[in-house]
Amino acid sequence: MSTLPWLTESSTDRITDVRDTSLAKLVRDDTLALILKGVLVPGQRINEPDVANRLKVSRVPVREALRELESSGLVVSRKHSGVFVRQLGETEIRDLYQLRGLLDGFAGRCAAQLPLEQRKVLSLLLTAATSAMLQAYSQQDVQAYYAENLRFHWAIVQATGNQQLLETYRGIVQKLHLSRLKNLSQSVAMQVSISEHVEIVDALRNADAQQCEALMAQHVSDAYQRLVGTQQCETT
Amino acid sequence: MSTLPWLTESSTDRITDVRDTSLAKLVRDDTLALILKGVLVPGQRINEPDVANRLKVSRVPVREALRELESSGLVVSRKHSGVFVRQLGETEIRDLYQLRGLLDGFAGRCAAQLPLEQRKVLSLLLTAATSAMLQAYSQQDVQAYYAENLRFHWAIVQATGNQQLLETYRGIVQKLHLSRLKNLSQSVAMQVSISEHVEIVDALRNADAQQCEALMAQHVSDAYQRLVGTQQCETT
DNA sequence: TTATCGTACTTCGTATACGATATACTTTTC
DNA sequence: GAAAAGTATATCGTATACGAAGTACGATAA
Repeated sequence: MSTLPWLTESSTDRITDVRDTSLAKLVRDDTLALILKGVLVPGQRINEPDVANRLKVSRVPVREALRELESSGLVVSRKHSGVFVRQLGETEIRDLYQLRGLLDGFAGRCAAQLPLEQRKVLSLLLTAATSAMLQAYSQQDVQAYYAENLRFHWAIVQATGNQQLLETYRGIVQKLHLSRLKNLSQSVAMQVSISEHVEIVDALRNADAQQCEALMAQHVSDAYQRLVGTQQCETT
Repeated sequence: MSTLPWLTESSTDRITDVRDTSLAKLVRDDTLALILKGVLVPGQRINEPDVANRLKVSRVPVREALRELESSGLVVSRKHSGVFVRQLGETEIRDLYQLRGLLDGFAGRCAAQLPLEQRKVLSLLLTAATSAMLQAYSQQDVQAYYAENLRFHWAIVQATGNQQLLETYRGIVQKLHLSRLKNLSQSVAMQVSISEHVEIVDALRNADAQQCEALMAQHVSDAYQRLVGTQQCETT
């Protein structure tokens, strides 16, 4: 049940290099998956020899993998103390949401400016994701809801064709994911979010770039407002 | 003469941890500096034992450093072949410029919305940078020109107070720097760029957020247009 | 000239060892 | 009994050595 395949960079790794990929990258992907799945929670220590033993590799690839994750901002490492899954402060979350809103808005604008054919394909994808969200909502399946929501946004960003944007977006969503595991579901908010999605798809269909950008940005901003509204005192 | 101190993450490293920093980070910063200074040119192979010998460290920290740089997108590593300084394709450059324009625009908007006091301080910084650019232009000092130009943009992004934005911006500028070393100076363009800077500062002084955002975005877009205009056939 | 082969070099991964340091635990002292 | 000091252990950081695997390049043969 590996949900959220978009977040793991290995989705780009084709079937090509199975034996061509380094152990460090395998360790990185494995650990990344553990973090994103919530097996390793923020603040938790990741100990080097454990990972090495579990994956039957030596310490060197593990260290390389952890350095890479550190560079991605998903773990922090204190010297002689170990690496820990990063826990975001409230200002970091605010900054990340702000950035995400900017990128989502930009992606929405670009998507709305695409030729009709691509917009059609995209809107099909988006409506599918939206209805899947609705279904997940009715079943109170938060995991599925979140996954489909991510698919929605991911599809839009991907549609821009800007690979650098996609990479940046991935990094941001990954980091935000760290804090999302704690504050689960606000079922009330789901309906709002879904209706906003519908509006976005409408703007996309109408090729209204300005509107689409504004809606996307507002959508993310709303999500952030809901987030900070529900958990005023979470500063551990 | 370590120009461009903003690009090296160690600028944030205070005097705090002098002995607390790992060798891997030292190697990373050193290699990063070599790349940014152009000592290591795109496409060039980085020899692992060479670096280790030069810095008098073992291979392990070197490998960790290189993996980190790879994660940052500044080098690529082919298994059993080595790591190479990344060379950007034209689409990557286009994408990066597009992203940079977005971020610069956003930063401009945010900066224009700052309280008067901060805007005053910022505009002082910016005018100083601009006049330094003008001086560098008159002396045909491309290095200084570029450094001051970077300082200009960096100051605006920094003024937003969004650390995540700053990190993202750094990554983009670092990558763009890879391609900038080749296509040096178009002295004609400098004047245009400087006058655009003046306009931006004006908009900032007037707290015209919309205008400031538009000017910043256009400024970056112009720079890209100038870039692709001068080197139509650069696909090696 | 072209294709194939073989050698040398480099990287990758592993194993091992040792010093440094932070954390935890124990002991001492007030 | 509580706080401070000292010790112990675990883990990290680094160095070194060795074998495996792959690449690059030149030599050889057709």
